[in-house]
Amino acid sequence: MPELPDVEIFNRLVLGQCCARTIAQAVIRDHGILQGIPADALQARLKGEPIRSSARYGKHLFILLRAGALTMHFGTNGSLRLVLRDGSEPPYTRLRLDFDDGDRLAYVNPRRLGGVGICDSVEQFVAQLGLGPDILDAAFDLKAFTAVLAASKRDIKAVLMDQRVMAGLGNIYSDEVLFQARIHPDTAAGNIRGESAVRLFSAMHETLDTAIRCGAGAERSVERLPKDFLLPQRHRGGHCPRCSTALATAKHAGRTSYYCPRCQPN
DNA sequence: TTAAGTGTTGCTCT
DNA sequence: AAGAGCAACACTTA
Repeated sequence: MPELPDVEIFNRLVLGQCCARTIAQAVIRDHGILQGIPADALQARLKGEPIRSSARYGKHLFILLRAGALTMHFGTNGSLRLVLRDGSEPPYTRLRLDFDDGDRLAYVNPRRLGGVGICDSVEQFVAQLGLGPDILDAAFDLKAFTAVLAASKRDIKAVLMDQRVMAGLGNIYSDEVLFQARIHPDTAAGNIRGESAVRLFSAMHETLDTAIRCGAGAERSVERLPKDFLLPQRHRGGHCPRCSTALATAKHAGRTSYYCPRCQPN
């Protein structure tokens, strides 16, 4: 679930609630989520460290420290929760940052896909993983987008989800974007040109902006989404929010795609 | 009851 | 050498 909009909400939580707070101690509840750093080293690295800022790149979150950053990836159903002094720790908390004022930041990850680590800088981390441009980065403009499409013969669904091509979309939001742009997931990326490329580019931005504005990933955020969003109907037996046609499913890059066979003609 | 499905990434294999 | 396939995980549904 945590794709670009969800991670952006976590980013804003840290920016708004955690900046300038100091980590009294880091409690590692599950060593299995540590990526490339031993538990004692991470604890030592975070102890007494003030949180300077926060940043997001694609689906990755960076909690910026005095030097370097704590990196977080949320896998399929991870989240970030601020727990007040007297609050109780959420289930499946894998890492907890205890601030010196008693509040705590909980990295929750039931399925334990994804994890946390330390990096020197966002740029270094992005280069190391070979991530493509963040989709909301202004530098990734229509021209860059159409160039990427033209260079690929794969189906558009696989291209939108490929983090090395562009970073931020997963299975759910790539379905949403294609639905909004009325493009069939099977369409060869290289065949999307001109007006339909513009439509796809716009849908990508509008869908992500709208999801962020509705508080993606947060409690009951689905209820706040516009009526024409596919997401709430994106399940077996779901219907198109526009024309009520039964949604179709197919496999792309090994993942299940949901689409409207009527609104998204092949 | 067992088996498949879900979601993302990284590895292996072709 | 791009891209398919699977393993990793925990939990739910058929």
